[in-house]
Amino acid sequence: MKAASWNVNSLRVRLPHLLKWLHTAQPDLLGLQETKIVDEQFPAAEIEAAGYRVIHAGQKTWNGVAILSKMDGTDIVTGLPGLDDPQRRVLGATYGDIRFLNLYVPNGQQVGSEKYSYKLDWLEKLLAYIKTQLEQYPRLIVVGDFNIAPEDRDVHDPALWEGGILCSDPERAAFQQLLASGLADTFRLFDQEEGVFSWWDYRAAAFRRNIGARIDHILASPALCEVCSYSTVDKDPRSWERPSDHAPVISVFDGIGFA
DNA sequence: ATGGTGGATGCTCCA
Repeated sequence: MKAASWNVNSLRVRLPHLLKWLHTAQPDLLGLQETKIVDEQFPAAEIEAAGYRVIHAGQKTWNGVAILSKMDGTDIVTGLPGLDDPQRRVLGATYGDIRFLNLYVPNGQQVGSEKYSYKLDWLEKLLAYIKTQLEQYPRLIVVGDFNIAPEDRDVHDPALWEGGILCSDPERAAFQQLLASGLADTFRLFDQEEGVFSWWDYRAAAFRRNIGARIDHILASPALCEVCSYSTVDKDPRSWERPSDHAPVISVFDGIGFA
C-alpha cells in the first residue's frame, strides 16, 4: 500500500500535474492540500476517470484538502474537535482497517504573529485529536503539509532559519509531541541522503539551488511502522513546467490489502 | 539588493 501527500497549491492549476503523477506513481491513498477550490467546482470527474475515489473539503480562495483513494472511505471527518474553524484544513476517513488523516497545518506566517498563535493552538487541538484517534485506530496514518521542519537537517541553512517560522522551538516541540503520542515520521525510519526537502520557495531559484525545507510528512502508528518498507520525496514534479512549490512525499506499507 | 515568484482576487493578501 502506497500512501502519499502533496500540497498542490491550486488544484485548478495543477490538475494536469496531478493526473500525470497519478498515472506513474499510482498511490493507493493520497492527501492533497491547498486545493483552493469550492466543492462544487472540484474536478471529480477527471480524477475518477483516472481510477480514484475522491472526497474533498474545500473553500473559496484558500486552504482545501482532498483524499484520493483506490477504495471507498467511511467515517469521514472534517475539522478538529474543539475548533470551530471555517478554514478547511482537515479531512479524515477510514479505508479498510486504515484510518487516514490529511492535514494542512497553518503556516503561521511569522513567529509572534496572530497567525502563529493560531498555528500553535491548532497544533494543540490536533495533538488531543491524534491521541483519541490512536486509541480508536491501531492502523493510523497522518499525512500532510505540517509547515514544520522537525530538525535542523530538514532545512537548507539551519543557522539562517533558526527560531524562524517552520523551525521555531514551539513548533518543533508540537511536532515532537505528535511523535511522543506514538506516531513516527516514516521518512526517518530509513537512512536518507542529506538535503532532502519537500518544499522550495518559488523565489530566488530556490529549487535549482536546493534551498528548501522538509515540511510535508507521513506519520504512522507503530503497527504500520512495522510494515513500512520505504519512504521518499518525489522531487520530479517540482521540476515540471508551472509546478507547485511542494513535491509529493511517499511511504510504502507492506502486506496491507487494498482496493 | 529587506528583494525575489506564484496563486486567487479584484486595485492586495497569503505563502
